[in-house]
Amino acid sequence: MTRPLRADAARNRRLLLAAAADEFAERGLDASIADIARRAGIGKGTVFRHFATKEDLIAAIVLDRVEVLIETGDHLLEAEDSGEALLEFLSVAAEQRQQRDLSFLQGASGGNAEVSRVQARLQETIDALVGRARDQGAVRDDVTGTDLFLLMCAPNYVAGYAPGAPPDLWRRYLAIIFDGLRPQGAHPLPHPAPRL
Amino acid sequence: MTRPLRADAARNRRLLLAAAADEFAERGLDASIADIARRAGIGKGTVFRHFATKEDLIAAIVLDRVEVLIETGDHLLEAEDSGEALLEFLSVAAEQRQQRDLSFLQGASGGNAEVSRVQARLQETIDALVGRARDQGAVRDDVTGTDLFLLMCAPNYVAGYAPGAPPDLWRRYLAIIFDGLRPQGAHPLPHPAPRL
Amino acid sequence: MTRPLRADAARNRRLLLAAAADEFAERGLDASIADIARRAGIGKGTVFRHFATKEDLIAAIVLDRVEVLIETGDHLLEAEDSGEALLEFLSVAAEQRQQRDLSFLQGASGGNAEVSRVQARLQETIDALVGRARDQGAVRDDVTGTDLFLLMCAPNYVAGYAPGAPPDLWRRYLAIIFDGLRPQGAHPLPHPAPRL
Amino acid sequence: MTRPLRADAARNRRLLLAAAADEFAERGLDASIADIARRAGIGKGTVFRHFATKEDLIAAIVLDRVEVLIETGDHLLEAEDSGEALLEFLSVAAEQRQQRDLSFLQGASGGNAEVSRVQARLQETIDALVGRARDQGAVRDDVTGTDLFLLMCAPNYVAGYAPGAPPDLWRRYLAIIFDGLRPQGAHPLPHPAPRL
DNA sequence: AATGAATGAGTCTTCATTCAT
DNA sequence: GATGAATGAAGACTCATTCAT
Repeated sequence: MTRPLRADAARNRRLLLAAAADEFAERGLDASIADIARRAGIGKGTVFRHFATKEDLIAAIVLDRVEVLIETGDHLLEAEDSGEALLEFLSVAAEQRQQRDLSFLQGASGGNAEVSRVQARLQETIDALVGRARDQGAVRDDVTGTDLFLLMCAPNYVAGYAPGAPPDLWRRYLAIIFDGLRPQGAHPLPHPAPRL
Repeated sequence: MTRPLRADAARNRRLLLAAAADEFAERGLDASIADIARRAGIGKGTVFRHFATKEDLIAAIVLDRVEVLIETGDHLLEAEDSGEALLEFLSVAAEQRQQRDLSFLQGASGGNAEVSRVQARLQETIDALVGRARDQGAVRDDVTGTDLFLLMCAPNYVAGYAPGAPPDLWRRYLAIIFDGLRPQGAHPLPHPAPRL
Repeated sequence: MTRPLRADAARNRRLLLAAAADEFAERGLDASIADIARRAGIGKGTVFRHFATKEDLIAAIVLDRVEVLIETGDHLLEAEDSGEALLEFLSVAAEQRQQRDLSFLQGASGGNAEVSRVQARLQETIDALVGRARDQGAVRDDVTGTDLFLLMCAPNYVAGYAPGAPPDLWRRYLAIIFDGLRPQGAHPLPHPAPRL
Repeated sequence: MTRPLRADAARNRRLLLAAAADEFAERGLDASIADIARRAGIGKGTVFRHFATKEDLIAAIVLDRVEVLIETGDHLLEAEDSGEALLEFLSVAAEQRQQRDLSFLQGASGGNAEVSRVQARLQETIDALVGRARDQGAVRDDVTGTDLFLLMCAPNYVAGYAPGAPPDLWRRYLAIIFDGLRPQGAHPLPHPAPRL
């Protein structure tokens, strides 16, 4: 169904996705296709040749990112220290969004079937990571994979409100949140974990 | 500078702000002025009589909210248990945004001088709250008022990604984050706290 | 539901409909809203304030025309000579389209419920006109209202292909077609009349 | 001027013209080159190798059709019954357009010199057919070849407005119009016949 | 010679903002 | 003071046409 792209088309596709990610990061979802095209150094029409719709473009970005995370997570399932593994996973997730928070894109591609499927797949991976960590006592008992799925983007979000801050300020907030996930000194949680 | 409004104008202003908050909560920043006006039951032109600009309207909402928070925080400075006080403050902040995350509005009114001034004032209040809690050993040593300013919106943000969840799911994530702020089992933080 | 328009808005609406009719007549359905607006001397946005959609604009034009025809037809039902009445009706119909054929608009607004309703109403009027004429022997036996509904636009269509011709050249072709509708020298028709 | 095409090129040209005719018939003049190419099973670029311009493609289709008509007409000049011959000619013309009205294409290729030339040639043929029929008293005195040139497409046009109708409904309207062309019961015509 | 990727002008439509009533 | 009509800039998207492969 998806035949290999011509060399130049593949290059354009890459340029386009990169430019779009940058532009969305800087301007949010309202970034215009025209600006993205200009940034990628290609024509407006070319954007639509690659992605029939702005939503499709967004979905493609999200897909890219989610797939990388799945792979990362699956690798980390084999690490010795399950607590470290989970922390590492969250770090990779945050690093991905380092430029600026792109998590809102996730919401934007809600309708997209493929995105939903891959997100479910990511959820499974996270469930496994959290399960192991919980079993080994690396994270508190009452925390679930869904919780982590939701918390995943928080460090970038928090750091994003500090304008001139170093780009990896998120590490500070990931550390705080992760301390909140440890069993030591955990207070009971209101509300059960949600289901998605 | 601000002369008293005529009674009906004051009423309209209140209706307008409420409608705008609702509409922004439901639709995000792209909520249209026309829809807000309709929701408030007033004419589009009247919106602009009250706020010269969409940005000004947003700023007014933010201002309202920030002012409430300042007042809340100032009150809580006199509470006995400084840890409880800080937690309560964060709860009030989250409750305010309960309907849906409105924190993005904060970003949108970045340029507004008045907002900046009031935010600085809020920062001071939070600094004081955190200072007391730190002094009493209720929160870890290495956490600052700025950190809390930034973390303040995280619980809503996190909960916001769970679609059908109960409206106060944020409580769960506030509890986790707050546990991460406690001295027990705290691991040292990378990066110093940022300055705004 | 439809409250009276403000004086200037009503004027603009009239200008707009006239300009749109002209522009569609000259350029066909592809006439651009921008050109129509320019021709009407109003802003592009104003077009959309009056008609939410290009299709709605087209429907409004068709509606206008069809309603006039219904009224004309209903009047003519009371004329003495039913043959003359039918001919007169067709003349008015053609005159309406004199500038250039606008009948294609009819097709374009197919989906519009109101247009459909009014067209059905027009059909009834034509049925009545034809029925009387047939009863009085002014038109041949085997011709129906539906036939006339369909034939109605033909004179303009035919004349439209003669570039520099006088604007009411349609009269010539209406005369020919009308002679074909008379009982004298009528040959039997293949195919029964269609139903719409 | 027109050198012989390579075998495959000739085949492509034929496929292309057929696909274009179908597509125009179904979608009207706005049929896109991309769709036509897809339908023909060839690349978009190939369309432009054959016809430099969309207009040229349209002109080619019109040319094809007009040439067939000329040939048909010339044959029919030798038929015994000149009235039957004329009716037959009109029937062939209508049959050609049976799928859906393609007469609009005629208008679209107005500027094309070759089309104009061939249309003039067709006009002559029709003049001759009508001349004979008039001389033999098969059609009324006051009708000219130009009239018939113009009336030629009317039957399809009329039938085209009846959605679910049988494809050769045009026969009914051709019969009516042709009855209008007969000498019996003819009323004098307003306007002289136009000249093209 | 064929292909389909790239292009940008042009289309409809939305919306903050201004202004006449 | 309130209203909503008017405006035009800006956005997503389409498509004939050009050009590298």
